Order: sequence, then C-alpha cells, then structure tokens
Amino acid sequence: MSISSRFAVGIHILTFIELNKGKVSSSDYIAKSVNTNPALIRKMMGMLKRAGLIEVHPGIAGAKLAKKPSEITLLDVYKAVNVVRENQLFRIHEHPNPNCPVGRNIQHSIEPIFAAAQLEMENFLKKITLENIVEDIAKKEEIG
Amino acid sequence: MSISSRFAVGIHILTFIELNKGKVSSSDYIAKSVNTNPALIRKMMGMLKRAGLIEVHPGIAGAKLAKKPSEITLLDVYKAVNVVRENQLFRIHEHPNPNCPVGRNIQHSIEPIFAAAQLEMENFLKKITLENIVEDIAKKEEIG
DNA sequence: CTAGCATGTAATTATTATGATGACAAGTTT
DNA sequence: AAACTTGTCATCATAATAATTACATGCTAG
Repeated sequence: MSISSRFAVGIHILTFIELNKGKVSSSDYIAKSVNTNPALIRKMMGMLKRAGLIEVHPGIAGAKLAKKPSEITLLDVYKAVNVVRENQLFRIHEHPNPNCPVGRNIQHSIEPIFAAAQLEMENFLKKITLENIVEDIAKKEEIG
Repeated sequence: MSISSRFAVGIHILTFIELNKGKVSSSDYIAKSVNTNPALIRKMMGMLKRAGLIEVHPGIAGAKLAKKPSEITLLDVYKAVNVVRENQLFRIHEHPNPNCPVGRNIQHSIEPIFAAAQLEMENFLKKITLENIVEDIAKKEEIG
C-alpha cells in the first residue's frame, strides 16, 4: 500500500543530527522532534549505524554522521531502514496456473517491468542528498 | 512494504481476457488461471470496469476489453486497482514537533521529493501497455 | 566506585491492509 | 423454472506498522 514512514523518519533523524552538530543528539531529543518513542529512534539509529551512515556507541549519549551530508543519498537512507525489499516494491501473485498460457508466463513477463519501474524511482532517490534537505530547511528557517 | 499483488493480478486478468478473445472469460476461468478465488476476481473486475478498462455485465458470463490493448497502460491498471494512494507511495510521519526547526520543516521539505520519486516510477508504467505484455507472452509461447 | 544517564534489544499491543473464502441477492439464458 | 452468471457483503487468518514497556549493558561524573 504505502512505504513505511521509517524512511521519512530516517531522513528526519539524520537531518536532526546534522542541524544540531554542536549539541548532543540523544535518542530522547530526536524522539521529541519526531514526536515518537525513544526506543523506536534507537532501533532506527541501529539500522542507520549498520548501514554506515551514523556513529553511535552504547552508553555514550548522542550520534554523529559517519559521512558528509553531501555523501549520503536518500537511497542510502531508504535502503538502511529497510522499507522495501530488494526488487520487491511490487508484489507478484504466487502460483498462477502453469497449465494456462497466461498463468505460466505472466510472472516472467511482469518481473522485469516491475524491477525497471522500481529502479526509476530508486535512481531518483539516489540523486537527492541529505545536504539538499539540510539546505532546504536552513533556507526555510531564514525566511520564516 | 510492498505494493499489493492486486496490480499484478489486474494485469493478469486483462491479459487473460485478451488472449482468450474467442472464448468466454468468466470469473471462474480467470480465477483458475490466477489461482485464487472467483469472488476476488469479480471484485477486481469491478475495479477494472469502473476504470473503463473492461466491459462486464451482471448475469452475462465473461468480460471483454473496453479499449485496445495498445491503449491500456500499466499505469491505468495500477490506478484502477487502487494499490497506491494518490501522492502517497511514501508515508510521512505525522505531527513532528513544531517547536523544532527540523520538526516544523521536514514534511514540506520531503513531500515534493517523495512526490517526484513516485512520479518517476509512474511515468515509467505509463510507457508500458497491455499490448507489450500480450506480445511478450505470445512470443514466449511460440518458443516454448 | 557507584549513581545516573545512555544505548541496544526483546516482548507486547492496537491498528490496519491483505488476500481467501462463503453466502446470497439479482440478472440472464435456455 | 433451473442453472448459470455477476455484484457485493461479511468474516477470518495473516502480516506489517508504530507505539510502548522493560531491562541488560555500557559509560561517566562526582
């Protein structure tokens, strides 16, 4: 139906860390900004950490980016938080009837199309970096 | 997570109807090809009908395409079966903290990006027609 | 060295979408 | 009238999401 808000939250977390570089970005502070539970943020920080996007350490408050914002694409975040299975944005019905010409071929006909459509979307996400988001928000704050 | 297989099933249904033009495509026959329940097929035929893609009539067995296969795009099917809400492929977390610079801006910063990414994918689907699928399967059947 | 915060992670829960299914009203054909 | 069909409703098991509680483990300041 819809791709989990983990993706949006992941972007939020990274943006928060970057825009609060001087201060300590603990799961508690981030949770307040996102307006959700600290445990959820910690779980997500774990994913971002495993993907090599941030540095966090048990017992030590706060997190920092492991790369420059310009080197973190939205695709990186998207993959880190695991919102869409590899090549599985579109689900295909299983076990169509092999005795039917349509049933025995439809999967193989559709699969490459679905994969290509997914790739179009993911390639777009690859072009946007965390820096773009951070700058956009900085600009909005100046004006506002 | 993943886009409902209704999309793939919708394509299956239309392909089945086209490749069985001479015969009667009742919900029972189609259900056997898809390997699912006839009631589900009828429900989906209702969606395809409302989208103007097929013609079905109560009491009369079978369905036929309302347009030429070359005039039915995968985007038409995708929209007909309602797998993704308009502009909502990506969900955004609600109620981020308005007292935080990130919280009060993140939604507006992310929305257009998500919309654009979704559009990339949908524009790709618009380029593929039912005719492409039908021909691909016909070709596979010749070889096989 | 210990009290007090952190992170890491497991378990639970309410909510929601999916997909399968059964039942049946209403329409059509023979 | 009998035997089909489509259209639609209600139900159900399953799976993912997002929120939450709880607690083990790690660090650090006093």
